[in-house]
Amino acid sequence: MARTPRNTLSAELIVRTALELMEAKGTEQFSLRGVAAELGVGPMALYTYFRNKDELYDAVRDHLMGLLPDVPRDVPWPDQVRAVCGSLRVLMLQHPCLAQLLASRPLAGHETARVAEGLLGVLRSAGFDPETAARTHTTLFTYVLGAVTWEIQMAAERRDPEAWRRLRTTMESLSAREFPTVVELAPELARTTGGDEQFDYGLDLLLAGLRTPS
Amino acid sequence: MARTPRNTLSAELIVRTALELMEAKGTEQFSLRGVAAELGVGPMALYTYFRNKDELYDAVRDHLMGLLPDVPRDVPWPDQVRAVCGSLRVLMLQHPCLAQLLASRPLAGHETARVAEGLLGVLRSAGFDPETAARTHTTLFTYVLGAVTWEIQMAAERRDPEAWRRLRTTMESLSAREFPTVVELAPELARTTGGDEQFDYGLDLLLAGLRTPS
DNA sequence: CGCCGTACTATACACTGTACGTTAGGAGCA
DNA sequence: TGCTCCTAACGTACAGTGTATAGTACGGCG
Repeated sequence: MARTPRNTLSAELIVRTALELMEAKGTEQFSLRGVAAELGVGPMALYTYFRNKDELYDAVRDHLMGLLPDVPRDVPWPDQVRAVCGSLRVLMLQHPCLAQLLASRPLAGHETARVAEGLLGVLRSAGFDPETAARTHTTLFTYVLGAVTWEIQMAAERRDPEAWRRLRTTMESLSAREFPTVVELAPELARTTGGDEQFDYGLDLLLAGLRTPS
Repeated sequence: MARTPRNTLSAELIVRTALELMEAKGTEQFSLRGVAAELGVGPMALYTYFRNKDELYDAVRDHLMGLLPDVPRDVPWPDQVRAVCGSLRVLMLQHPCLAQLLASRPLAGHETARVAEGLLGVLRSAGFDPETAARTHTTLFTYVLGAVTWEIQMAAERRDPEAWRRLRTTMESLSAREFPTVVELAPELARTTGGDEQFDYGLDLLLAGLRTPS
């Protein structure tokens, strides 16, 4: 009979389903039981492929990192850096769960190493010494992580009418005497939060600080 | 009798207890029921002061932001920026839960506004126009958020022997043919992850990109 | 005194991750 | 063909979560 058919599951299928659910219902609402139900399977079936929830998270993160394109060749190295950081940002915006996965688990896995290899290769080829290349790699990565995390956060806030209204009213309740600059710059702060321009502004600051060695 | 004494609770007491538990047992293990138990009170008692868990998170975040010192005066503005970012970093390292609180909830609240006022004031006084000041503020904030989030993450990884061993072995299992640069720079990557130097390196890159207007 | 609002309790529900023990399908071999 | 073993998936169970709902007792007010 068709009950308990073997080999209907696989690590890849579980990862894809998990990713779907994370994007559909948000990382907070995501649960192993939800994945199992979606697959028409008992909750414990997943433990054949992953030792626990964190291991599934790792697999999802690495799967997402695998979607990043390779570094473009035949353009100046600053544009290569911009391409790497930009495509990571786009991927994080398309899959908001990636931001949380990157922030709460170490960088490990094959695809993650591939991405690091790309950026580190660019920096080494540009002439940076090993230590500077490593430092710059970490700086760029953490900048993207923070900037896009914040961007996602603010976008979510804007989407939720309740939260957005609350944010506006608390903003407006701030005393102009106590916080003159915040009140004065409120429009700019609201306008410049998120978006390509804000991201590029910070990235260009970093690149402007970098000088090609000798 | 002493049962059900009134007014033993207060929002402030709950926030302080919540903060203690978050630091003692980690943000993941933190629970409302744990706070209630610590206070010797039923779980629902907290709902008199906070509508839900997220509101308590907000209160804890604002409480922590209140610990930040004011911006030092009578030093050049780049040093003022360094001071603001540096003390935010120190606070996040002392209270790791702050990183997660900042990453997952909007900036709202009195103390949070105070901090924003400080940094924005520095930038405006330095002569930046409103839009540039706002963009720079966001850039600096998100850099600190990403950099310290990553620093905390890696420090936690190092502390957990199991995770650290796993990270090292997966690192070593990477093919030197497929990922030559990662393998070559592994020592530098391990050494430059976290620490004052790494943080200052990125912050100085940003400051170097900033030019005092006119 | 009597009343009421407020601070707290008790109970309950739906849900989580996962430890443990069981069962059944297919592969390999006699 | 029949037997055995391995393992994928199952079912049950447990300790824990946030919070909705309803109830209770205290303190201050008329």
